[in-house]
Amino acid sequence: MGRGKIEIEKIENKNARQVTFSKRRAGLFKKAHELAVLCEADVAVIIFSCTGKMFEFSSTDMKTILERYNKCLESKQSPAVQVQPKPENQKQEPDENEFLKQEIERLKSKQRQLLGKDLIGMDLQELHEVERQLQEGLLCVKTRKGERLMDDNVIWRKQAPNFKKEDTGR
Amino acid sequence: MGRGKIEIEKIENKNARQVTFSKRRAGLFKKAHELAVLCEADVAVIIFSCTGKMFEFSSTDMKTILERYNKCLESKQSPAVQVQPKPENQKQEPDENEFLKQEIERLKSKQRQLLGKDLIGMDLQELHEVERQLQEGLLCVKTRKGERLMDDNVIWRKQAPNFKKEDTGR
DNA sequence: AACTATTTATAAGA
DNA sequence: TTCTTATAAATAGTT
Repeated sequence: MGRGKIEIEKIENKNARQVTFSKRRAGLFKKAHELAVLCEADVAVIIFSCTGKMFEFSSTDMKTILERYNKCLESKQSPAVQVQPKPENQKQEPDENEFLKQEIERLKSKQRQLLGKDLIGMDLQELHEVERQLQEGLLCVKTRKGERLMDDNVIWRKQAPNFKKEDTGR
Repeated sequence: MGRGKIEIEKIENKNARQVTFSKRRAGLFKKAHELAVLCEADVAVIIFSCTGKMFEFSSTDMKTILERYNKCLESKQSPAVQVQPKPENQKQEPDENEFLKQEIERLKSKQRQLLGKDLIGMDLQELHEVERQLQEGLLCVKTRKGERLMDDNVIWRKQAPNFKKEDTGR
């Protein structure tokens, strides 16, 4: 959501990372607060920045929420020794899994698009963006191939004057 | 963000509240995850719905984050909340979770390669394969773009003059 | 569960 | 850093 689209991966530029951290931390706390009010939920958020600084939000007393969290864990601890065939459909805590599965679907979908599949639903602008990404990726790969060849070549010059190049990159 | 603006106050309609809770909970977890990845932060979110059901997200082990939280509090002279170790068997399949995370890493790694990043470790043959995939993807996308343009055009020709085009691809 | 019209969050720029 | 603004993303109401 911004002037450009970004990939969800570590922001290498330290300054940009700090700015984004501040903005998104505020956004996350706001969303947490809204969820708490709209749905009468108890919400707690704890964040440690990569510099080790701590930030927290809680819709009610943090201590109370964490104690409740612990009680929840304890209550789930009881059937510890029992052998469960497979409590698959027991909705004990499917949510992180659920989230991970969604994330996997997102990634797979994106990958299919990059491989030129499942393009049917996309509009012209989206197609254009994928095309741009592919062009960019292709350029990077070709560049890297060149570097790689050059490295090999340096080794070759040092070691074997008549080494045959396998790949000239068409 | 929706068809209409809403006030941030308790949603009285129980059904609507439940739907909003589910949607926004997913949104909050996604945002938490993005913040963690983008900024290398440790993020933990705990939610209790108004029906008492517990949901949690943590970018790394929840226990670790909560212990770190307590250490932070201690250093501020505040009374700490004891954190119970998370029972191993709490999740029906801790292995599945681990597996899903690995799967996500695999997909992300592949995607970075397709976008032309993290190519350093790859040998010439691997680079060549990625290049081939990108070329193929690119061809598909270009073809699809052509089709898309043609479709729009055909519809227009056939349906004019009374057909109203709804979507021209932005 | 999907689908969009809108609102909201935010990335990049000033 | 704070403000602005174009754009991406979330989501409220609808089907």
